[in-house]
Amino acid sequence: MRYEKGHKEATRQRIVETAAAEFRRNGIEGIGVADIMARTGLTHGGFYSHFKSKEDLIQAALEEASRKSRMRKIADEGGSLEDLIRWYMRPEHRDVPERGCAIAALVTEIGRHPLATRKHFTASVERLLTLMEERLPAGKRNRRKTAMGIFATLLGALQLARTVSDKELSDHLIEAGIASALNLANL
Amino acid sequence: MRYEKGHKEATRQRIVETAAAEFRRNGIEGIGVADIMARTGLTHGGFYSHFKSKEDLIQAALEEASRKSRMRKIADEGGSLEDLIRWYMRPEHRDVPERGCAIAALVTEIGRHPLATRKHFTASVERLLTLMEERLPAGKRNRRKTAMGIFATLLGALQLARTVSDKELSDHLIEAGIASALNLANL
DNA sequence: TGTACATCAGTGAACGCGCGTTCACTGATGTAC
DNA sequence: TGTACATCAGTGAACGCGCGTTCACTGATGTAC
Repeated sequence: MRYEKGHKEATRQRIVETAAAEFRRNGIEGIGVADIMARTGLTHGGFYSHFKSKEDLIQAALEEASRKSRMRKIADEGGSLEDLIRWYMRPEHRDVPERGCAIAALVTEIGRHPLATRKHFTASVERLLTLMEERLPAGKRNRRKTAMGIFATLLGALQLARTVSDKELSDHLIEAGIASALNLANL
Repeated sequence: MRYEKGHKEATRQRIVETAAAEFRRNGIEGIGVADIMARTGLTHGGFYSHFKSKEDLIQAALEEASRKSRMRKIADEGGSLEDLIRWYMRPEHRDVPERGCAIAALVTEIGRHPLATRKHFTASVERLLTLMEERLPAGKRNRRKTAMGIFATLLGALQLARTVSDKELSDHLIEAGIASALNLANL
């Protein structure tokens, strides 16, 4: 064969990585299959030998983003809940969505996608909630619901901070997100 | 003239109302100008005698949704902060976005729109924050930031509850949203 | 009072464009003999 | 060793479709005389 073994798998992986970034930056409707292929250094015709449809790619990109998520990495390296909160609420996370939380970038849009896609999304929400729940202070009760409240706060604050046109308000939303999340966690 | 005075203004208003509902239900990209006109009982050709562009309609719809917002109505009728929180976190609000909070339905999408549109959005965020801030318990400090934290929590919880594929998780997110928001407000 | 014309909200065909998807093809390399 | 053929990742033209926008037109009514 003219390509070394595993070549196709590697190409597929590169497409998924491009897609995971572009979807977060532009929204799913905001970036086309042909553009994703071009940014991967390919032409669009080959797309369908890797994926059944754009929807199929969305699901793969959702898993990719969850698997490579910065939150998971911080947690794996022994980070505390406060580390997770502070990473989530960094101005850089607001300003560079393409490497950030896919849940925040895509919630609304995924809500209008087929059940299969929403299931992938849900799995990644559950994993993130578990990460936070495990890092709650020892005495805390209602642990899962507390984790939900904290994550909702982070997500809402990040989204508002991203969209608001006033820089000062945006910074205040980030500060408010940190303070509220820490407050809910009793930190 | 063949139409009574104010007829055109009334038609424009009907288009804006249709748009405000359809944008919240389907997303801005999810509904076209022709569809909005059809649902208003008109044909698409007349659209541009009412609006400069779809973007122009988006801005009008954003103002319409803010002006007629249920939150504002509850507040005007003497509702407490807890009333606002409990209305926002009702399962009906999760299930019927077209009459609900436009901020929650459109944050992400508006983030990719022109500055002028983001300014309309921001104004409506500020108005809502003021509503909540004014209703915080008397002794509360950092009132604006507390309002931001509460609203972020409500918004994040609503969005997650809408998108998640698991009914039970969705209900728990709503409960967590209420508990966390009340907690942040010291209620 | 009756006729000709002006007005203008709304109509519907047409435009250029970008999208997701399909498909016949290419061309570098491996395999068979 | 050399030639003919098979493989298959990637190419690029083409498809049908829906979108935002434009524009010449319609037709009911008001106004001028």
